[in-house]
Amino acid sequence: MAKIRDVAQRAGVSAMTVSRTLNQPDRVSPATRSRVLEAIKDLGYIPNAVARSLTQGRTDLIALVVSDIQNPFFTTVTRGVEDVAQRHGYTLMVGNTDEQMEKERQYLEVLVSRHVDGVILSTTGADQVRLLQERHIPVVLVDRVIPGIQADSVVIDVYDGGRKLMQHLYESGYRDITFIGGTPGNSTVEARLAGCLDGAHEAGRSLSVRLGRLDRASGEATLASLCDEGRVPEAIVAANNLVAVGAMVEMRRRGLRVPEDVGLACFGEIELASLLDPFLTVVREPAYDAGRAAMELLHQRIRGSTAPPVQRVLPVEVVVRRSTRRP
Amino acid sequence: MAKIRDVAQRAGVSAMTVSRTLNQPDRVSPATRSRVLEAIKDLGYIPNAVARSLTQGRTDLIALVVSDIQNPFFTTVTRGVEDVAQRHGYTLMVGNTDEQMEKERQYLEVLVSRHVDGVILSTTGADQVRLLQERHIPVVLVDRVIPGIQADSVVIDVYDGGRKLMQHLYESGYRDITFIGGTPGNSTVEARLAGCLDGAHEAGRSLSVRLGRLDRASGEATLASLCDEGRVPEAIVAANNLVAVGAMVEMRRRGLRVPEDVGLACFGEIELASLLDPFLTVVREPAYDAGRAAMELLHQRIRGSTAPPVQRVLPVEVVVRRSTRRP
DNA sequence: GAGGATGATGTTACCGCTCACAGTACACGG
DNA sequence: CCGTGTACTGTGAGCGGTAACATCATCCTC
Repeated sequence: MAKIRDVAQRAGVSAMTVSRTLNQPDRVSPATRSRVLEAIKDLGYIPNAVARSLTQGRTDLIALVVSDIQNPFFTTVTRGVEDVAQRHGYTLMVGNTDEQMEKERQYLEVLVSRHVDGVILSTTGADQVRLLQERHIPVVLVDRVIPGIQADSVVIDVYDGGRKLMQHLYESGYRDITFIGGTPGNSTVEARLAGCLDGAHEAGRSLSVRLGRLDRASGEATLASLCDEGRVPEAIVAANNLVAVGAMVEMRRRGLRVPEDVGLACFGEIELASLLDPFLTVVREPAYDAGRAAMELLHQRIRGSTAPPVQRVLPVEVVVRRSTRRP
Repeated sequence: MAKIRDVAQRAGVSAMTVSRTLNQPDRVSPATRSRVLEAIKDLGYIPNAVARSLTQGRTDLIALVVSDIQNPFFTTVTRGVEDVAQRHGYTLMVGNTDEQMEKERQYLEVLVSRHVDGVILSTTGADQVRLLQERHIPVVLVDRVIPGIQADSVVIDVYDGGRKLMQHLYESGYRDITFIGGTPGNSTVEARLAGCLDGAHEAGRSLSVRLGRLDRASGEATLASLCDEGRVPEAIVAANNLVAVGAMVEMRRRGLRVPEDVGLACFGEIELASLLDPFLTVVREPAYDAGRAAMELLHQRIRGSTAPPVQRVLPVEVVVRRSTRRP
């Protein structure tokens, strides 16, 4: 493995000149430069980024921390982040926390020790984020914000989405509606719910709410209990796509049809499913753009921006499909 | 940012003793050890992994390189890889290549310079892989293999899947079948096709083939041309899920119904879609297990295994659903 | 009680690169 | 001809750890 001194020796210069050739080419005479470049090529020299990081104090590494990259929303966010990261010369690391504080804490500690240049987070743990901020590691929050934490963030206007979705449901003739799933204390869940509640309020109606978690199992469980209690509503709004899928699975299991027996809508698109069969009415969230925006904000910070924290709010769109077509 | 010498000073010992306390605790007397640990806690010291990497020659960093992490197959692979990576103390980096050789080459060069401990690849470029191997960076191939490259690999028995899928189609009464999409030269595409061709052969039938790429657009385009030429078959086998989705989109656009007018099946599950509505017949590939297995193999290599390259073959399952229910 | 093993800790150098500073050579103005 | 730029290149130190070796009590053993 050729190192910089090998190149230097072969080119008959000092290591510093090789370094300059790579990092500040115009501070090296053309003749020397080409000699050095040739030596680099001959030896197949690739600079050691680890060593460079040690002196420069930066790693060009950024991390994305989400609950579960398999959640299509985060998959798409990831793609947005990676595209922009790559363009700016960063390498992206990813970690799943599965909503477990401890996993999150550990992971963030690893990121500190690795001296990542910045972190994009979608989590709930305020303490963990402080760990990063105390170490002056730029942080951008995406999708969720954390009370008491000052940081750039990219959120999605799910409140608006909730209102509009409710409007749509009322216009379609649904009256008895239940909101299911979602963790209390999660900012985006709260905004979704608030939007729905306000939508109901504006229509002079009440909304039934049954929180849970944000995974498929929660959707199944909630629907099972609704059925068991004989409280199946006319329409269901699921806190996210996984919950909706869970609800759907349980309904199918019990012979309930959508939309014939129950209307169903949720927050978050399910990309391929919606293409395969545009069935489910959703509040479409611009996940890719959120990822891009988050990475751009992070880049600004890493470059040293000291502007006050920015909150970027991305608009949503209610996509009406068959699942809320009242029979 | 506290460094090891700060801790040492505070604990009244040398830096080396602090290092030992962390890495080989039993070589330090209990009294000193607890003094050091306290100093660490007081200062909130977190070791600098960059510096450690420089001396130890390892980074505990591994990378996953795929064409597109948004492809549900790779998303799931990623999750499998990350779970195992985290368990073994590695941090995972991900990169998308979009099937572009140049992007792939660049990314792998970055990985070399970052001195990652290992790489899991699903790509086609032999030269790029050699770059890694020359540098003695362990490589595991997943899903695709590359002719002429000796490396551990995890593949999926899509040949078998192809045969079984064809059997199912024939049993269902389909006769005129077209295989669409997929890049020539891609090992897994070739195996899929080979399986289908052999399945056709065994049934004494012919299979029409129209290759393309592995993305949605390719599915749309291929279907469009089939329609325009008036060669819409009785059933379509798509090389992967994206192609199938593209085909579906185009068929819907043209008023063709599945399965009433055309049967449709593909390789690769579309997780949430299949739960939302179990519609599409697929050859289910164990993506999560593939990711796990790949990471385990990589871990072995990183630990120094010099066993000959292993090829792990994972079985598939044909999941029959409505899209191939002949009217 | 001398010689040697053992355990705890310290010293030094180095991983590969770059920063700050230090030459060196040549050009130009007065 | 000297002083002062300007352009290029080199030297030495250090980033924050750790390997290898050195040191120094302490404790046996005979």
